[in-house]
Amino acid sequence: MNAVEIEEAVSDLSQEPFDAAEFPFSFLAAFGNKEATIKRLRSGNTNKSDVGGVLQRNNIHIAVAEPGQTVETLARLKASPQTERQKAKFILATDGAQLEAEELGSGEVLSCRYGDLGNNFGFFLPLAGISTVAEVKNNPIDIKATSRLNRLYVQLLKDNADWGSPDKRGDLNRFMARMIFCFFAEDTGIFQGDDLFTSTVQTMTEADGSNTRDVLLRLFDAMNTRAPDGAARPGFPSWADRFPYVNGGLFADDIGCPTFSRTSRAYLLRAGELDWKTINPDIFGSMIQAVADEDERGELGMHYTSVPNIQKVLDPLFLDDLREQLEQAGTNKRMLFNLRQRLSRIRVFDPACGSGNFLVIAYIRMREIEDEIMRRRGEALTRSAISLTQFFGIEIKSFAAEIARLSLLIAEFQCDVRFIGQAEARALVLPLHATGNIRQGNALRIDWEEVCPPATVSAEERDLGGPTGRLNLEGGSEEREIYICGNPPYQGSVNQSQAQKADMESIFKKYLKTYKDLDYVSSWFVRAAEYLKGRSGVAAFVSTNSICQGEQVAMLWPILFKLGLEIDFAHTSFLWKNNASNNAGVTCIVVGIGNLTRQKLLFEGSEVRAALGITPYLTIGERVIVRKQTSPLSPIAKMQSGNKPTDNGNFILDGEDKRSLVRSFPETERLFRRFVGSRELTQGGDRYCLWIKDNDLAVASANPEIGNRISNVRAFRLESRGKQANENAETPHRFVFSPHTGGSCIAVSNVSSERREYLPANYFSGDTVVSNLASVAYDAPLWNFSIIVSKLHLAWIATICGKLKTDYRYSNTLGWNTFPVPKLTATDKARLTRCAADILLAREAHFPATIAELYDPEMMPTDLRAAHDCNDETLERIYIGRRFRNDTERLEKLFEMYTKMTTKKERAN
DNA sequence: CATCCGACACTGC
DNA sequence: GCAGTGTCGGATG
Repeated sequence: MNAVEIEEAVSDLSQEPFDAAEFPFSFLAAFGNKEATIKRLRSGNTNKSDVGGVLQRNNIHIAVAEPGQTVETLARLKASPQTERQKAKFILATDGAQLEAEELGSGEVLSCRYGDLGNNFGFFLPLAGISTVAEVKNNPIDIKATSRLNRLYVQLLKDNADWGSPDKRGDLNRFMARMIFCFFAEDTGIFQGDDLFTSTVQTMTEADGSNTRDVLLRLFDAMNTRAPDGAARPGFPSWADRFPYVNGGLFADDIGCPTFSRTSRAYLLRAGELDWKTINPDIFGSMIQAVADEDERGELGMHYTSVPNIQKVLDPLFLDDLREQLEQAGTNKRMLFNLRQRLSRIRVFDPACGSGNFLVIAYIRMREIEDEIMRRRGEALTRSAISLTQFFGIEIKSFAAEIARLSLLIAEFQCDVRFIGQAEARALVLPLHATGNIRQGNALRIDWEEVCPPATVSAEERDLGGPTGRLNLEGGSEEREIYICGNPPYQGSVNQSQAQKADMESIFKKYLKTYKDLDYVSSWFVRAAEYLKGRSGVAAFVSTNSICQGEQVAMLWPILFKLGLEIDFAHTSFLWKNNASNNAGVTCIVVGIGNLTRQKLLFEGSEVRAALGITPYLTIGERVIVRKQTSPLSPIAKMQSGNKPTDNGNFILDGEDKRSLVRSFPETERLFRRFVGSRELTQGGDRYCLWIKDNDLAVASANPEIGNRISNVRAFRLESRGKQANENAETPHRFVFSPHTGGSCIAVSNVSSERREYLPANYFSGDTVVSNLASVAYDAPLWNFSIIVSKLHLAWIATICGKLKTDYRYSNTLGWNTFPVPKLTATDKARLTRCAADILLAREAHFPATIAELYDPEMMPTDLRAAHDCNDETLERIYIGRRFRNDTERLEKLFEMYTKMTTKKERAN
């Protein structure tokens, strides 16, 4: 269940008559417990309560109190030994009138009327595993608002089938934005009189919804008509005339109004009942945008950027700089004045703005700085110098664009209330000012300069204080500072839609022949770089970490560097997290690209490092880009991908199945080979694959079980969308890619946990087939193994190759073939061979421990560690005659060698 | 023919 | 749900 569903269930529960016996179970059901779980609790099997209540292990201890005894009952719950023993997270006591609860971990308490439980459901969200971010917990109104609007939107679509069409959808979205504005306006005093809008609809419309549309149209009309000074507007009934002139923007266009049924009218009124005063334009906006999108509904803004992540972009982009200028100004009035001038000129542009939360946060933070300026100048703010027209956005979805415009207006009003005053804010708000410049469209196709025209500061503005000088161009013209930010969509090449591929082509074709492996998000970086070309600025986006790893680096970054940009700041990989119920599974980075001569900052977790330059691998050091190559740079063994079945599982049998088959059909024994992928390589396990030579095909097909598997493979490959699978459909007994020679080999897992200090590699005899989940060097001398499992090689792989999350991913073309190795003498090779053998022997001494067990950094046996130390020492002495002090030194040496070796090669060509 | 990646995908707690 | 850790095969070169 997501938070919206929980809110609905809890609100419903608190409105029903209180049933003392049922309450604990209904409560647990509202938080998404399954029927079966509740049945078991009810039967007493899993109910661990020792005070006659209901206690769910690891969760909550609930007791129903005698009337007026809630506080005492809560105390009993707290004192109960079972509460602690069963690790309850919450205790809750209620008598149906009053409710007391405590979150035991934090000691936070809740005390409210029972009927008010719905408004406090956020307190209990950890019960459903939704706990990480305080924002939702503290602002349940955002969820409730989303939930109510959700119902209204769906019902309106039901009542007005024609409004669902693509050309009418925009009008419905605009209509919803108007409704939200009205709800907000009636709760904040923008409209005179409490609940003016909702109560007008309530009293003026029939319960069956029949005339709701007419009433709303009348109200829209009024809000779009300027009243003659102080007088009534002619032709409007008094109930409509009570509504103020709001203005063009929101109410100008004639979008009509959908028809209402009894149900949709009721939902409209229920939405109006909420107190919209405290909604957060950032959180609410991102949740609400899912309302208009069937696919996203229920996901609740899975891709919405949390405020901490937005700050990761905005702070280093320009807010920290503003704050620093504020510090420098101290109480110097002139300097403070200049800073305020600067604030009034900055432009913030989010070309993937969604519901506008980057823009909203930027606006609020800028207002906070302005407030501090006024405080230090000892002046009262009467009108902010920061205008919403300084904020620009592009958004592809019409509803989100609509919400972005509205969210900015709400943010402006809330800031006016906070920094100027309640009454003044009300006086200022109507008629509505121009809001942000939000364009609905595809950011990769429309002209950014048209959306956010780079204007220069006028002479008049300059006289008022002049720009800070930081952004002066050489020619002396003074452009406004423009900061580009956002969180554009990510999509790897395999999952890009046809439209997205076409977008990619439109951007990359002029730069590259091979660009198709780039992530979709890289388009925004190129677009931003093109926009910044010839002027000063920085653009920073949240992105998937894969554009700064592996093969994508060599495709994307040379383009950006050539356009005159460098990495201005960056945050290294962090896990995507927001308060959506099901987070997107992705590891992110933040990268700012720009052309300002300022110190570069690299943020790693909570640490910041200042540097002269940041590499596209998000490390500090010389800017070197490693390109994949098909053969080794150094005289080391050839390495390939492992054997790829593309069999839908049909070639693979576990040990037990294979043995029972061979027991029944002994002639099939020679059709099997031991099969090793990443998992078997590291964690052991007993798997076999069918390895059928052409001249064994008759024997294989004759066996019913195996024959069946072969025909399954054929069917699967025919069905597949993949070319290689199709092409190999008529040889369904063979792997689609099979470098297996029958000789021995060294294999490295293609993925490995970043916890390990050494790559999981092993030596296999010819009767083992290594899968495409590992890279293999066939018939390779053992000293190659010594290199593969060295610290030196891991440092290289960790920097150069791609990652899965933040785990190592091994690649022969990127990591092995590019690895610089000095010329090895026969003695060197003999020594390394000896080291490799010692490592294998040390492992054997711990048979049958797996590599995963042996290489757990906490459990690694001392003899194995000693063998690796010896190996590292021997190898590193060959490089520099001593051991390296750390990985920084290792990488420095490797990059230096790489640069030398690749430029020499180029010269030779 | 050969490979790199996944707004990932499981598994186990 | 979350932490830990690597499947599988498509799309692309």
